[in-house]
Amino acid sequence: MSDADLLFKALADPGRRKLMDRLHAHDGQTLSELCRHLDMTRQGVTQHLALLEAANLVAVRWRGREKLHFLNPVPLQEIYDRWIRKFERPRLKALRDLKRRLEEDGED
Amino acid sequence: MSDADLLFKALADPGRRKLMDRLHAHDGQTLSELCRHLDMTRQGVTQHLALLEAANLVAVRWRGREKLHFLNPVPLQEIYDRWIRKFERPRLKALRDLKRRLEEDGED
DNA sequence: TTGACATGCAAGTTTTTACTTGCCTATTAT
DNA sequence: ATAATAGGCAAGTAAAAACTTGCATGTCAA
Repeated sequence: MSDADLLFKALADPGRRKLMDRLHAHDGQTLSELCRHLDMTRQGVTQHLALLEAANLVAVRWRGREKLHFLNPVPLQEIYDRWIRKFERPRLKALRDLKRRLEEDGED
Repeated sequence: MSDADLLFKALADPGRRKLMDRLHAHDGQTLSELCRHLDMTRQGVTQHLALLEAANLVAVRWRGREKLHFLNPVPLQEIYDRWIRKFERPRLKALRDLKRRLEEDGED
């Protein structure tokens, strides 16, 4: 599975995006801490975190029996480069173009 | 379903991302044109396009019996604002921080 | 006006993904 | 030592996504 596949798959789930937000609010939380505010079982959270780790969006470090989770923003930048900047045309012009082409009566 | 859900869901599939690329290479293609180079049935492509439309990433215009498809890059910008810029810390610093925190022995 | 073309619609199947449950291990604190 | 805590692993279930098939409709061209 490609990096992009893992990345988009990881981001596809609202629960996982919520985890990203929680880590953004407070980086380095343990599994239990993350569970506390989320409405899923610990296993659910574990499995979601595993996908975020697979996408390299989250890195972990063990401290005794605790697993600390850290955000890694780098892969997001890769999405930007490959999937957002690429499609970004001068915005106002793009909108005008789109509107015009949608409204054409087929006379082209 | 929220906009973000629709958007990430639309982008989660490699086939749909490939469609985006094809439209980026040549905007305004018909369904049949898009099918020609993709290894799926027409129905498959139709269904993928429907999700891209639901996410507002693709807009359509009918010309007689043909359905023309146009990219709309605006929603991608929203992903950037909400999910990429937000997580973007000064890059080198972020990497240094992450590395340091992962390598700590727990003495903190 | 008839045949070929472009697409839609609907239902069924297969594959993936998300979630749950139960039990196991290691670490910490008393 | 032993309780409580933090987490792992595996197998099952449930829900959602992706893909297929068959038939129907509207449009164009000869």
